Amino acid sequence: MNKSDQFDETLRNLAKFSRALSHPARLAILKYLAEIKSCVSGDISDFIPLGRTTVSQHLKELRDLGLIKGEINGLKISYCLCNSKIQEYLKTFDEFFIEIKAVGELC
Amino acid sequence: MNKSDQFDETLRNLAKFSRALSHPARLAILKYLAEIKSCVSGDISDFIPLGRTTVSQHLKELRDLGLIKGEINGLKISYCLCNSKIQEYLKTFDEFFIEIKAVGELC
DNA sequence: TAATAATGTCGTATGTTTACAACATTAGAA
DNA sequence: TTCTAATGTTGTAAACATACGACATTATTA
Repeated sequence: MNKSDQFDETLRNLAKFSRALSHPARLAILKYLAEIKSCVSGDISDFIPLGRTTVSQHLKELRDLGLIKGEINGLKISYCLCNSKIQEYLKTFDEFFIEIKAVGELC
Repeated sequence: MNKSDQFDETLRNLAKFSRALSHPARLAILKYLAEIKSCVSGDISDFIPLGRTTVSQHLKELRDLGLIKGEINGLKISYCLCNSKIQEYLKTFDEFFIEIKAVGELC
């Protein structure tokens, strides 16, 4: 199928960002990283009420989009938010909604 | 499964909003409605490069979340953005990202 | 070097989403 | 009342996402 390619780059990009945010576990991970600043994979698995491997997959999805980064630290891996990438996505998001909000109340 | 229930209301709510935005067709619909102000279902189907029924489903998803509203107008249905609902979701979104952004550059 | 520990990747069952044809409904026109 | 048009709903195949056990990889310790 992959009809998604028919839509322009900006919309596809924004959809990708939104999809990353479309699971509460991934939002919880981002929030946790924001509070704890940087922390190891195992601490995240302990905090999130899901299995370790499931959390690992969610981390991978966030990593693939560049929203978080992992730094190998001996045997452990410390994750942290990649704020520049987050800001970049938020900019696209804001620009999209500026147009939407400009419409004013209709309903 | 439905492990999602284990996460708090705010995160589930934000995930729902993000999911609605996670398909380029739905973003294109919102954008189109913002430009055209209010328009009939058929015009939307013509504009979006997908089948009429597929567009109808995407409209339903946006409607279910309250992001758009349809007004029956004779034989046609005019859709428009529900800006108050959009603002409501954006507020949740902004509050979430204020915490994230407060972290500063880490990578 | 073997044992252990922290983490990632693969396989896969189950659930959800997407796309769309076929059918249903409803309003206006003939 | 029958025909046509605009739209919604249902069914379903194919694609994708989720959850997690089993296995792989890599670093440290004994």
